[in-house]
This record gives sequence, C-alpha cells and structure tokens, in this order.
Amino acid sequence: MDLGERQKIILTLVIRDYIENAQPIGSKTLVDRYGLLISSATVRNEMSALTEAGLLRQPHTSAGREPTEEGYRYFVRQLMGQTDLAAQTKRMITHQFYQAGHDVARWMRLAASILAHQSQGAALVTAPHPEEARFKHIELISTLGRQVLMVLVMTGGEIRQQVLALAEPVSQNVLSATAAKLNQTCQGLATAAIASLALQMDALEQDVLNLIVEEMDRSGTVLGGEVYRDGLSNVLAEPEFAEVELARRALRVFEERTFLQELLTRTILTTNVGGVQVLIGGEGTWKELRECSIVLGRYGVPGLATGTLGVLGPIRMSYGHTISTVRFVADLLSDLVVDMNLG
Amino acid sequence: MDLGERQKIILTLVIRDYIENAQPIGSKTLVDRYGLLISSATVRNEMSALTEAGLLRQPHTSAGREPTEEGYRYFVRQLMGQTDLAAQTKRMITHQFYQAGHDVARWMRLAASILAHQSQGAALVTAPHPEEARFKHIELISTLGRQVLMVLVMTGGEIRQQVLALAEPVSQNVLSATAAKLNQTCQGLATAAIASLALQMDALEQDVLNLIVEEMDRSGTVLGGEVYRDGLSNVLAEPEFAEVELARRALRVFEERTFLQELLTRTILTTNVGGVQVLIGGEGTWKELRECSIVLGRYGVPGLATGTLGVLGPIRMSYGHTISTVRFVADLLSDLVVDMNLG
DNA sequence: TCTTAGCACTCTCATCGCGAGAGTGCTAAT
DNA sequence: ATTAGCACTCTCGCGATGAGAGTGCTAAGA
Repeated sequence: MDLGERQKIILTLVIRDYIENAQPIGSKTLVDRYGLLISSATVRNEMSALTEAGLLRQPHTSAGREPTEEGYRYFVRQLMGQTDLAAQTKRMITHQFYQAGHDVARWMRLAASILAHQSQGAALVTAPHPEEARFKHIELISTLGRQVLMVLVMTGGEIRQQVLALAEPVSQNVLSATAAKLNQTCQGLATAAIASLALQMDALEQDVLNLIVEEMDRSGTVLGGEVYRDGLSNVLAEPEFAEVELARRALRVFEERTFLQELLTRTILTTNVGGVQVLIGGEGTWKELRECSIVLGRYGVPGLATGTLGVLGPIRMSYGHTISTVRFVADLLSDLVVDMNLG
Repeated sequence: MDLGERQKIILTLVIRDYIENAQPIGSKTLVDRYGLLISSATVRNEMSALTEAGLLRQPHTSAGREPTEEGYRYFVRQLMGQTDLAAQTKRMITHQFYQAGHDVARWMRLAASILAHQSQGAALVTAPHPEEARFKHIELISTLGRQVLMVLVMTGGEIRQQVLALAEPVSQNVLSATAAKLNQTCQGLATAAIASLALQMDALEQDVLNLIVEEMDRSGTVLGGEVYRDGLSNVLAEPEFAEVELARRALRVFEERTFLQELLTRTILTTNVGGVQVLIGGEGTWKELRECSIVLGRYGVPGLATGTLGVLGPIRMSYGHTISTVRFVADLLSDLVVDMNLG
C-alpha cells in the first residue's frame, strides 16, 4: 500500500478525529476543523482514493468518511510512530506499584486497575507462571484429620495449595521429614523427572509426588493460574456499545476461560516478552470481536516465568496511549518477576 | 400489610408474569392468560387496592400493572415460600465441585460460575478468611539474593505470600531455624499476641513478625482476599439494561472494591452463616442499585473462616431459584472450609 | 354487599411524510 | 493539478395520525 504524503495526513486526521468524536467526518468539516490549506474538493479526491484503497469507508452515500479496520492497521503500523507515556504518568504508576509491596496478587490487581484506568477499556492480566514448571519447595502441614495441606512453590514464585487425603493419619514429624527429603531430591526438577522419581519411593511419598506432578502440570497450561480483570464496565461507556448485544459479545470474550485460552495461546506464540500485539476488529478470525480491538503484551523472564496482559476496547481506541501503557506496565511486572526470583 | 386471599393470588400472578415477560400486565390479559374464574372488572378493583397499598404500579395511565419494589419485598417475605433446587441440579453441582479436588481457588471460580449460570445474573464469591486471623504455620524460603519468600498459612486455610527484604543475606539454614522457632511460639495466636512477642526477639525475627502481623491484619478486612466474579455479561442480556448507562452503573458496583467493601461489611453484619439476605432495588440506600437486586449469603464456620457469595440481577429476578442456589452453594463451600480444617 | 357488563376516556407506540442539513461526485474554469 | 459551483442523495428529527391496550366509573344483577 503506497500512499502520497497528503493522503497520509488526511488518513491520520480522519482517524484521530474519529477516535475523538466517534462520528464520520466529511471533507468540508475536516478542512475547517483542522485549518487545512487545501480545498475541500481536493480532500474529496484524496478521500475517494483512500476509500478505493479500502482504508476509509462511508456508512452511507451521503455521510462523511470513517476508517476501516484496514485503515486502522495501516495507521498503527505506518503512521502512528512510537509514543511514550508522560514522565509524570510513569512516576505515578511506578509509585502505586511501589506501595503495593511484594504481594503478587496485589500487583496483578493493580496492573489490571491501571491498564483499565489509563486505556478506558477492559483490562486483563494473568498471573506469572513458569513456562516449564520446576520444583522449588514443598511444605506439608498436618490438619486435625487424615488430610494434609500441601503448599507447593515453583520457580517463578508461583504457589499452589492442595489437600492430600491419606489412607491413615500421619504425624507432623513424619510429614516434615518427608517434605525435607523431597525438597532435597526434587530441587529444580521438571515434571517428567519428578514423575520418574516416584518409582523408588514409599507409598506416602508417592502420593505426594503424584499430587505435585498433577499441580505442576496444571500450572503448565496458559490459563492454569489466576486471571485478573478490571474495567469491564468501561467498555459500556463507549458509544459503539450502545447496542447492548455488542457489548455482551465483547465482554463474554473476557469472561469465558475457554475463549481466553484460545485467544492467549494463539497470540502468545507470536509475541515475545516486551513485545505488544494489536488485534483490530478480530482480524477476520474472531467474529465475536468484530467491534473491538485488543492490545496484548507479555511480561516476565522467558524460561523462568511469564504472564500476559491486555486491554480490550472499541476499534476506535487510542492505540498510541494504550500500547505505551501496556508496554510500560509489562516492564514493571517483568521487574517484579526478576525481584521475586533473584532478590 | 394485610391482604385478602384473592389479592395475594393476583399479586403473585402479576409478579410471576412480570418476571417472565418483563412487561406490565392488564386485568383482562391476566384473566385470559391464567384462566381466572373472576371477571376482569373484579381484578381491576383488586389491582386498584394493591396499587393503593404501594405493591403495584402503573408505568403510565393506560398501561398494565407491574410490581413495585415494595411488592417484590412482600412477595419474597410472605408469598414465595421455601423453594429448593431440583435433586438432579443438586447432584450436578455437587459433582462439579467433587471434580475440582481441594483447590480453594478452583472452588471459588466454580462457585461463581455455577451461581452465574443458575441465576443468569452476575455472581460474586469472596475467598474464605478467618474472622480473626490466627497464625497456623510459616515458611521462609531463601531466594538467590537478600530477599526471602515468606509463606504464611492462617487458620481457615488462607495462604498469603510476601517477600521480605533483609539488610544482609541469610542462609536457608538460619531461615529454617527461625521459621521452626516461630511456628512453635506463635501457634494459634492472633495479631495482638504476635505483635507483643516481637519485643523479646532478635532483628531477623522481628522483621518476620512485623510482616506476619501486617499480612494478618490485611486479611482481617472483609475484602483482603481474592474476589471471584463471573457472569457479568449475563446482566446485559436482561431487557431492563437495554439502556447501557443502567447496566454500567450496576456492573461498577461489582467491579469497584470500595463499593463492594461497603456493601459487604454492612450486610455481613446482619447475616449469619447459612442465612441469605435479599436487597431489592438498593433498598433506598444504594442509588446505584436502584435497578437491581442482590441476593447475598455467607458460608464457612463462624470463628474459623467465613466468606461471602452473592448474585446481582435485575429486580425482576427469579428470587426462589436464586435464593435456593445461593443457599446450596454456600452449604457446599462451608463443607469445604470444614474439610480444609478438620479433614 | 359483592360482582360484573358496558362504555367513554387516556395514553403509548409504531408509522408516515416532510423538510433541513450534511456530504458527495462531476464538470468546467483557473 | 486544483478548485469553485451545483445538482443530487441520504439520514435524521419532527409532528401528525390512528390503532391498541388498559383504566375507572356507573349501573345492573346475584
């Protein structure tokens, strides 16, 4: 797609205007509103070409022009340029994270909240989880009966708790000894290695190992951990979702784990940490997302632990600001993952 | 409020019909639709009385009648009677929980999902937390640097992790010894007692104790723990929320922690475990909830750990079914809390 | 005294027609 | 290549209109 300079300017103006006002704009209004030094007829000609190229569209014969999905894509890729958050905004965000201490859950909530607030869209953050789960530490705590509380810590700082039902009661001393032994033998091992260890162990140890393997496997799936959401009600404020059925479709995407699973696995594969991916209008693939755009990013340390974060908004969203925010928050979360693991 | 038998029947019919069809109903239609053996004129007279009494209302002079909030309240308190879920539904729900193992987070998600699904509303479940936090177990895990991962288990099974930054590196051996000592001395203590212990300890132990107290305090607030939501998009399907602004107001209530905090603390005080409270139309207090109703319940074991669960839907919700579901799920979750603590 | 048939009246809602306004494409002139 | 001018198109908001649903009242019947 090769556009002349003037066409680029006009496309940019139409998109900026549409993002702000959510209404098609005509040649005359465009010239007046932005003080262009060319006549509306010239603008009409250029608009005609842009429409021909599939970057603009007319809702009906005698309305102004609005961007097509393709138009937005061109804008994001070619015209937008790199943007960055204001230094003051960055400071404010950093400060909020600083106040949250080192509680992972609180960081996740905060990240979702900040994304939602900054982008005026719906935000999503998944807890960090190891790409391949590795054993770090286990703790066995006896309760009053035959059930034992197992706390499993994996590399990346992810924690899982599970209850183990034993055939007969076992004292805390025995449990502690078992935990100590397993902590030594399993240190740093992945699931496969742990599973193979089980063969040469006694019954109690085997039970525990099986539970460990099960939990580590579960954590291996993309959505095994917690999902944090915020700002779902934000999208309802956008005029494109005045028709509730559209809003409903969009929100369900964020609510249903099955859909998220698909969305995240497909995009995670093509996004590396620090990178940001933009899905505009469902990209032809996701019909439920035809009216929205999604900005997705990844954070963490590859090989150690990573997570996903993203924002859902109307196609008409302010991409520059949203992308910068996602990138910045991703960096902060990456720092957290590093801190949790290296100190 | 004293109603005649016939008035009760008519009120019940109007409410049932309105719940189903979301439209005011007139005297003639009511007689026809439900095959009443009295004339529409008689129904009109009774309706007039019910309107006088504030239980019914006319949206405008020549429309049918619809229930007022007061009408719903009367219905829920006096006319509805006890309902129960179908045995098959119960089995299905129980089965799903059974499959979830003993993972608290998964139970919470499942509970929210089931509530949302059964009630066609937005569901909310808070993780169980001790009414007064008591120490159960602590674990200190060294990371590569000067930071120490602390895992704190409280009575009720609630787990909190936090990172402690030390002035200088400490070996895992020392950490384990410290943890063992604290596990012995702090067993079963509440925050106040732990705080007073700190005085006669060395620097490292004091640091740990301070962090413990801080975390336990945090868990003491109603919303300290995780909040699980599901089915937010369900409410958008209801015709009363065709006006997005109304839907937005309702959803924000469920999203914003500050509001939830207020809502839960005020209602928790008057609800005991196993009991269910119904807020209809915001009860005059919550203007944001004027268009919705909330069914709230509590689960858990008083004195050990309790949590809250609830459903938000249109005022026109099916109270009988929703209340039964909330009650049933609350019972299952209570069993979980018992299991986690007693085995 | 309670119930009911009949009737005039009220109010909403969907539909239609109409004119104003915004925007376009084309043509001819610069 | 650009632009002024113009005829044409389409949407949107507005008021009028009429059908339909429902009510309250009155008077007659059980």
